Amino acid sequence: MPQVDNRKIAKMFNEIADLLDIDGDNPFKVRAYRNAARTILGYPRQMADLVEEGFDLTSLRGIGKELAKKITEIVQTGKLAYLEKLKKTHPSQLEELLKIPGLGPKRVRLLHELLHINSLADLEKALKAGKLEKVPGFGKKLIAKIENGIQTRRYEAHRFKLSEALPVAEWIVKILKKTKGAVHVAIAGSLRRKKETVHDIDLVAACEETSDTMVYFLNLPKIQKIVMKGTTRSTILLENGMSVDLRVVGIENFGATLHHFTGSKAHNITLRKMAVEKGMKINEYGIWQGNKRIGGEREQDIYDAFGMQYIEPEMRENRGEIALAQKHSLPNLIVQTDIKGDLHMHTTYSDGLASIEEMAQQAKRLGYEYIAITDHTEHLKVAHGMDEKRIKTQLEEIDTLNEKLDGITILKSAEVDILEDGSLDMPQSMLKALDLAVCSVHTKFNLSREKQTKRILKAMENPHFSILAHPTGRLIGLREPYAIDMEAVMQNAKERGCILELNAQPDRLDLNDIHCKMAKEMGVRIAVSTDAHSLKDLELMRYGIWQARRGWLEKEDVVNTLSLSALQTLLGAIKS
DNA sequence: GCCGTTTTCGGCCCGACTGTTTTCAGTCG
Repeated sequence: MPQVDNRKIAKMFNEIADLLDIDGDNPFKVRAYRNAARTILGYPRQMADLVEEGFDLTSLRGIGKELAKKITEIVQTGKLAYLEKLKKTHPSQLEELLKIPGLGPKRVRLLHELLHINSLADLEKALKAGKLEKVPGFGKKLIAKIENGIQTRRYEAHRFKLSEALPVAEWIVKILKKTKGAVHVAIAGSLRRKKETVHDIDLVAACEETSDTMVYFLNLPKIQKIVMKGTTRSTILLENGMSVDLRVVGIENFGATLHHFTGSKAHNITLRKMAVEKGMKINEYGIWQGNKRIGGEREQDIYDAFGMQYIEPEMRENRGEIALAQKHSLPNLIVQTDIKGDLHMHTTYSDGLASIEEMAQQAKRLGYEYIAITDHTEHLKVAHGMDEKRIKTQLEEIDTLNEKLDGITILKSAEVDILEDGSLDMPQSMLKALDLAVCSVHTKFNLSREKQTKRILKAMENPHFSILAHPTGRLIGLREPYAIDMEAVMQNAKERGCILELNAQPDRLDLNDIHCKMAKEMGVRIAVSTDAHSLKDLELMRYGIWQARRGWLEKEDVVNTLSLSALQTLLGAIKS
């Protein structure tokens, strides 16, 4: 039986929340479903496995007796009677309307009751017929907003990759920093938390009263349209489709505002609840004890008020970081300068753009001690995979370069294809000549979960297997991860001593944050690698580091923070 | 529907902006 994955359960809960919301049901009940969906999405293990083990689901945050029962039902039957019932009494596409800007549950319900609008198509018809004008509360501007939202397909929630949004945000920050009266300008939101994709750009500026920061913001080049305009808060839509929010506050409020708009929402809500329990209040302007303001100029003030450690933005996802901060036992997150080498890169021997020597020189400039050259093996024809003869030539070239170059060591490796039957695309004799083998799946993504898992476990049996590269094969926004039992893979990796890769390519970031955290908890080591195909690509390491931090990884969890000799000892131990 | 070191009942984060209104509900983040 195909396993129900966490995303499906979360989706069903969100669907229930939408329908109850439109019904005007208890808003806190609605929230309970949404909270549970978030908890499930952020949980490292599969609900299906937990149910099978008889794990007590009510121990999870936001999951009580009722929702535990529903999760169990979904896992065991693939369906949920309660949702089926809701769907029967509600038109199927009603919740789609919630995505249109300007339409929330109340207005969708009104449209449904008064005009019998049940779908996007119905709504468009009613718009054309001029029926919306008769609905109370629907004025000219609101109708225009809805029309525009439909036309520009704003209801399709587009997300941008971190690597797309960050340069744009940095460009705007640079401009706004030069405006009169701007003291601080900072990136906030999910972009500051370095989420792999973001849906908009959030900026916070601390300004003197006479500043013209907001004016400059509203007159930036490449604006498609001003969505919202206020003295403290405005939203613009750029020509490239990115939505940018700016909040302007006084200097004394900067920390509180930055914290508020950095989120995550779940993290903030938890802190605010704690505040209420202590007779305090947190909002975007500061932190209060009764009526007395006790801080807010610095972000740290908020954590200080609870006697907590400062929590890095990447960790603010309400995944247990608050409890750790209270106990002063947060992980000491990895930083980029901890990295001593890069263990996955390509050269002109396969599909890379630079020579081995050029890559080595560039790595040296980046301050690395070592790199591993990992060109593709023969089976991957599209990437000019190397045959045995060319591998031998490459190994000789590496020997020569290692004699010639100072300050950087080149490790012999390859990105070895894991074939469908779990064998490695390289003879044992050749594998033996390598310092490490970076192994990965490039074909047959559609195998069943059982077969795909078995394939990888089989590959790991090979004593020369060192690192599993891009372990789920996903391409963000383009290709779903292949089906795999990650727990089984990690358990096996731990027993064998194998390493899992966190591929730093911004469209891969594979492992994801949740899997990184899971690896850490299971005691599996990670290699953060760029998979560089050019000199420039070697600088992608920062994306990998951010993702690692989102997965709570410390220096000790990541193998390419080791010195060359320590790494070599470790690699040797994997083989034996 | 969840949650509890005052509570198993009665709470549940907080504020800005918009549009359509004569003081506020709805949406949004």
